[in-house]
Amino acid sequence: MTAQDKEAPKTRRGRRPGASSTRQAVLDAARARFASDGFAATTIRLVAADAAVDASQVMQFYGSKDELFAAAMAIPSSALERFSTAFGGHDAHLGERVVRAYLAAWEGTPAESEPLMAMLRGAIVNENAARQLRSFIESRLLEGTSESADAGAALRAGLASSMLVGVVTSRRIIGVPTLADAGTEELVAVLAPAIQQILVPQPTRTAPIDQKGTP
Amino acid sequence: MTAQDKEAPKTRRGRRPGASSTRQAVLDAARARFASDGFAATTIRLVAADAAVDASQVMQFYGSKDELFAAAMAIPSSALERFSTAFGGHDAHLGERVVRAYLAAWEGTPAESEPLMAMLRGAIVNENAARQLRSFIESRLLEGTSESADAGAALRAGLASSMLVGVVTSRRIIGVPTLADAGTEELVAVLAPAIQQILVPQPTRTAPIDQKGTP
DNA sequence: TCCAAATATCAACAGGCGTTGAGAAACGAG
DNA sequence: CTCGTTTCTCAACGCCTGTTGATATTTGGA
Repeated sequence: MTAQDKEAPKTRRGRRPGASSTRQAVLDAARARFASDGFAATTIRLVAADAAVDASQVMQFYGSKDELFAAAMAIPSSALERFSTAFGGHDAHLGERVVRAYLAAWEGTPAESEPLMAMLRGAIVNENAARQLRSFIESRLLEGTSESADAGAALRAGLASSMLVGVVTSRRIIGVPTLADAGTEELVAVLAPAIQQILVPQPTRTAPIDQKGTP
Repeated sequence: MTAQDKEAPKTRRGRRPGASSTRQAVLDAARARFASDGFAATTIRLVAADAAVDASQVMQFYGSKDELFAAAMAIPSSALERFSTAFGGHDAHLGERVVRAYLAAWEGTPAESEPLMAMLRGAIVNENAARQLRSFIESRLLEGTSESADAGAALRAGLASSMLVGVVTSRRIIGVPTLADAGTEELVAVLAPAIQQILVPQPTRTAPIDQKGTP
């Protein structure tokens, strides 16, 4: 054992040899942490450790914690297409399609669900996330109500979105057992008719609601 | 000007003269902060400043930040009664009563809405708040489904609760303009039929849902 | 080949946090 | 009056945070 092959040089000081995939590794680690721990509990140092990188490297790449978060919760285009398709057309299966779109987006692959989860968890403490979630909930009412452009339709679309976000939140973030244990089909069976009724008000035999309050 | 009447003694060192209402002032300040800023962003020092008290006094009264939070988000009995009444009886107005109960609880007096708001905001970052919100969402399925005690009823009650929590969250926490600007009666008109349908599945002319998935 | 740019680590900073312990002043029961 | 209890302020602790500046190493184009 000569001195020239000293054991465990640990981490060398400069740039690593070979192609660099660190930037992506940091972003992946950040997405996972933001999605599972929320914005406040996720620290730059923790993300850096997950990506096997120094904390200051994260800063050099993304500038600040807020910018890293913004990059991590960028809504994947697959999710946007999913909702675009689901809300198109006002047929009898609109409710079911919309419900399935929400459940699939939040419970599909991590690549799609993690940014949404990060957005949802961050929306309470981070203004940027709140803004994004706001526009996410409101965005449907633009394309979903293209033909019947009355104000009521916008309200109904927003309500349907927020209700389904509520269901997903209870299932995946709050972890309400009754909802978390239910299967997708069970949920669709119960939710689809209700969402359908909200989005496309039924020409039911009774008037929409008794406006008199509690008699 | 003798030395004995020195100006601006500022804050004296010991107990203040007169009856002490500080304990309640601290709790009120904490409730307001937790409700509007959330658990993480609310600091002991800030609450203490709001109550015009030293931070260590808050600790002496409530032990820790977690215990202070637990005291602040105690669900007021008025809210519990409200929900108990609303969920009783499976008549044709169940949906409307339940919707009104949620809106009233979250948008009534601060004394009633602030603890609920604190619970909602804290549920993402504080395990204690999450536990309370979980049981809050699930509690209805016990009294609301006393007669028809099948598993489906429990699921439907949980879904209705989480949907309405989602609506309130979008309105009051995320601040979605379309929902925040809507009046109570507008919301009731749209939501009541849908919630009614979830809680008391309609004997509609069509089967509940096409179980085949996407054909 | 040479040199700017990109990638990496390390050490340290200022600041805020929850929490603690010591001590001062008023209260209330004896 | 006396004295333990309660209320209150002050000063400080250790810890963790986001962020910065200095420095080392590799890469890639001129």
